[in-house]
Amino acid sequence: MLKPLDSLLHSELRLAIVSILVGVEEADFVYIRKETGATAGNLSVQIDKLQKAGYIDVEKGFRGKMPRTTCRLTEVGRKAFSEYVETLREYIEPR
Amino acid sequence: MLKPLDSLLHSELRLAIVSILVGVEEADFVYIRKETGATAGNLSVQIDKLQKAGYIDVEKGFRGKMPRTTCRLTEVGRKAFSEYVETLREYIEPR
DNA sequence: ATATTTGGTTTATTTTGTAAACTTGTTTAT
DNA sequence: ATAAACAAGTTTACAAAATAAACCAAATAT
Repeated sequence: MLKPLDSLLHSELRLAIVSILVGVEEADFVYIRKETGATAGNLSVQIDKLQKAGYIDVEKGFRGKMPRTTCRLTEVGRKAFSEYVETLREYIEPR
Repeated sequence: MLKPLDSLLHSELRLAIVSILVGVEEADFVYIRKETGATAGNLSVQIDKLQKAGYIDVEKGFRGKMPRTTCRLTEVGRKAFSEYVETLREYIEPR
């Protein structure tokens, strides 16, 4: 019986967000938006879900006078991601 | 910019179904059900979607007197799966 | 004969994803 | 100085998807 996948991570946009964050100390809303091609609304919602799950930390500040939302992966998120990847391999690697 | 994932395959159950089928000539409804732990209703619906997309062939016959639904991956499905996996690697492999 | 099990399908509900519309404030043009 | 356009998000309403409950037909067990 196949192990279930973490459904929070098994979503194209949320996976993309986390995938960006694993490789970098932090990334802001605008950058993630450009990198993923997501609409602002969708991105906002999905960032929220990741935050509420404790997978990412979200910090609201300013760059000059403009608002700026910075995200970074938490340890919980990092672990969840690596477990997700491990489980996923059972699905995509030849058996 | 990350490539989009084939949304038909990016579904836990459908991915599990195809994942089973890549490794084997054919598999029947009951076997897939046991292997995935899915409910019969859900499995029926998802098999339908994969068939309508041309990813799998579905053959209805009998084993003795009992109905038997056999699935096998088509070439289209095999190709879609391998492309999906390739794209997915961009998400889950360190960059 | 009838109750239960097998192998599914259909339909209704819930959950999820997504984009359009809105908010708040800033910069630029007039 | 005022208006128009832009930036960075958030909220909300809608569409799509997943899931399970209810159902059906035939076979087997009691």
